[in-house]
Amino acid sequence: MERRWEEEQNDIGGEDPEEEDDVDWRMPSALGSPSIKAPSMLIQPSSSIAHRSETCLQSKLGHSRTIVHIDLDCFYAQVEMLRNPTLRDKPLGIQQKNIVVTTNYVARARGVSKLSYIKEALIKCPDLVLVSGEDLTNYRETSTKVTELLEQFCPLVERLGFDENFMDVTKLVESRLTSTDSKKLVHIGHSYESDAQIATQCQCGCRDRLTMGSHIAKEMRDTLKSKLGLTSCAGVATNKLLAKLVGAHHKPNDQTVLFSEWTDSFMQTFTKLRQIPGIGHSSGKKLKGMGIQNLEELRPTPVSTLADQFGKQQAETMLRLAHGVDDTPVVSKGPPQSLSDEDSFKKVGTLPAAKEMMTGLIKNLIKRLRSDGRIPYTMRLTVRKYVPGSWHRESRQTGISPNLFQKHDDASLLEQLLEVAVGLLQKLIDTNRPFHLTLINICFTNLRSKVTKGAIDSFFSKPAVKPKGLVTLQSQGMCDGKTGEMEVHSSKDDSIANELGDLPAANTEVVDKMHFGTVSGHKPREEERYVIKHKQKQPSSSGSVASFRTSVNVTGKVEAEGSKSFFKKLGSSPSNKSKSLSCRGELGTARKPESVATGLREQSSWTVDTARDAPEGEFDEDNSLLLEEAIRSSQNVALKQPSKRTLEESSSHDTTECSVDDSLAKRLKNDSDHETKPTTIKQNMEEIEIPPDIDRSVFNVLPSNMKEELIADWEREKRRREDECLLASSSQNLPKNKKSSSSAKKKQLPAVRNTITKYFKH
DNA sequence: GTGGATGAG
DNA sequence: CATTCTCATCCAC
Repeated sequence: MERRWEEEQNDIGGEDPEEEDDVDWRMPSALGSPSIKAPSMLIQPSSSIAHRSETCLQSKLGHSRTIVHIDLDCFYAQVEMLRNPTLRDKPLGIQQKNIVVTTNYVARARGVSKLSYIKEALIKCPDLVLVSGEDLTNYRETSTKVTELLEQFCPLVERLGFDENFMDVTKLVESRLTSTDSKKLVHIGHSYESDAQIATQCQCGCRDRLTMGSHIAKEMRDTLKSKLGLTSCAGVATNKLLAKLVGAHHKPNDQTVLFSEWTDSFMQTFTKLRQIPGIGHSSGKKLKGMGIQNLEELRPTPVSTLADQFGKQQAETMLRLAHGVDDTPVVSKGPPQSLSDEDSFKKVGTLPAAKEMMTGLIKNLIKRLRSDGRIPYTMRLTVRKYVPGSWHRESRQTGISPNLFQKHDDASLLEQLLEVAVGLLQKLIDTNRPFHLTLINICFTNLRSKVTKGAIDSFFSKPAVKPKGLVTLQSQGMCDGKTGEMEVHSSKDDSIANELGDLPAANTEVVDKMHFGTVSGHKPREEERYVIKHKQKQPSSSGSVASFRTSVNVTGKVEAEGSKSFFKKLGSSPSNKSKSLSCRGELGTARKPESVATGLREQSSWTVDTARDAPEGEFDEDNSLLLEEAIRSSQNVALKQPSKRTLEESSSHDTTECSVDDSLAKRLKNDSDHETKPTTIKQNMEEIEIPPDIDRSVFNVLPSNMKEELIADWEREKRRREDECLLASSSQNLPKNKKSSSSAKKKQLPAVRNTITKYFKH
């Protein structure tokens, strides 16, 4: 199955006699506005195109949403021009190996196209300036800042790659329209129009919403420019597909809105299969194999014809997209689910060479993991074997013990991870015989926070089970239909422990049994408890207790600065904005910028990072104190200035004369100077809706930022459930067949990945 | 959970 | 066509 732009979730739910009602009463809340009419009213009695008559090709949301898509202009090139402004008026290419992956607009004017070979690029433009872009650190960090900035406008931000973001600004638009005379409102930027069609304006109200959306998009772009120095393009439309497509109409540094009456003529301007996001190489080939050469031929194709080759869901998705119909929601994806690093090369043919490569990759990944704050539970090694004409990749993965990250310093961590990597390599190739690799990728996945959600939950849910010397953890009971029991004796049973053979004794041990159970989607989630006992081992420096304490501290810190802030759902209060913004910006400078301009991977000696260790001191055995500390620190650290040490470190390592981070830090610092109000929180706690299993009295005494986070979490979960219901009910409208009931059973919506579960899930 | 296929920028 | 260096989702196993 291919990746689809539009996720099919219509098969959720099955027969339900009340579904007709559901549509009516659920819609307003799902749309976030009681004032917006039900979608059936919003669907235009549009120019009836015969082949659109299939009901599955019609939008259920009509024009109710307002979506903004923002695309950074030639992103890598922009980042490099910020680092080195003298590049601005020169033709610039960003190089990865022997390829120019992107170019600035000066180079484009000279005919250098994206993804061209260096050789060809230099023939077209001999004075092309090439900057290595193999190290993505700067791009990744700048990309994160962009998403964070946009999250301050609206909570629903979805990343697509490093340089694109979708925003659902429906609510923002609505609140602004209530306090604006929309008659005088004129859109900002371009609007798509066609001479080929005379369209009568849609009367559902979308025109005002989209117009307001264009103003919001302009503010967003202006903010990206003033705070980060980045120019961008925006598209404004009623769905993600249209917003993305229309935004490309005026490049660079401009924006376009698509008013709904132009949708059909706009879509007809796209003729090539690959112009539709979601139809990739493979689907394109498959379609052509069926005799469907272009979109004009695809659009009138019956679903049933495509379903034979692609399956019903994908067939419907493809057709809908081809018609400009896309009801998929904007979904905040949170922190990345995997961190990977890779390098390609002419040849690696010996074990020592492979080890050296992998060492470099792992070093970088350890740094990224440390700054992320989460720890990975699995590691994957991917290689590309040299086969002329083939770029096939193969991978092997294995679980790794989280203890590695908690107990060991980075030097021994590297050592052990390398051993694991070598083990995986030997599963892929016989390292005793000659081999020829052209690429190695190492990927850490299954990233989990050091402090579990369960630990936090148990802190304030009733009954609070906190036996002395024990930490209570909970597992969320969302399982895949299997029922079983698993007894875990100690982390020695982890697969990594077996790989390594000689792990030191585990410092944790699961006393109770974990058991998995089936949980119906509609019933309250069951929570199974198990208990982990922390053994007291070494009384001195590197004991398990000390390392546990360290992990708590690190987690608290990361909550304030790292990936966590990135994904944190921010309220719209200005004080909240400035707090997180300034904090992140400043702390962001604490990380050493990689030397991208030189094109060298970091070669400087690698130091063991022990500075994060907790201060020495006496330690109370009662781990509940640690939890309290963790919660407190998440508040205190949030307001903390970056330490002198980290700032000095960053400036002394910074070799470029104009680093992005520095200029960003200054801009962001200004912002914080203006606004230093504390985080606001709803005064009347009684009004806040909290889940039934939460003890309000315990909730009330939590630090305000923790409360906020939990509230955001619950709201998000609620929204998610509403989406589920919506999708479930909307599937009612689809033609029924045997598939819909069977896939309703097997297809679960992805578990809610909201702030808290991301932060604390174990 | 694992590993490949596919697709996004 | 992929080429680079990521990241994500889906699915058979």
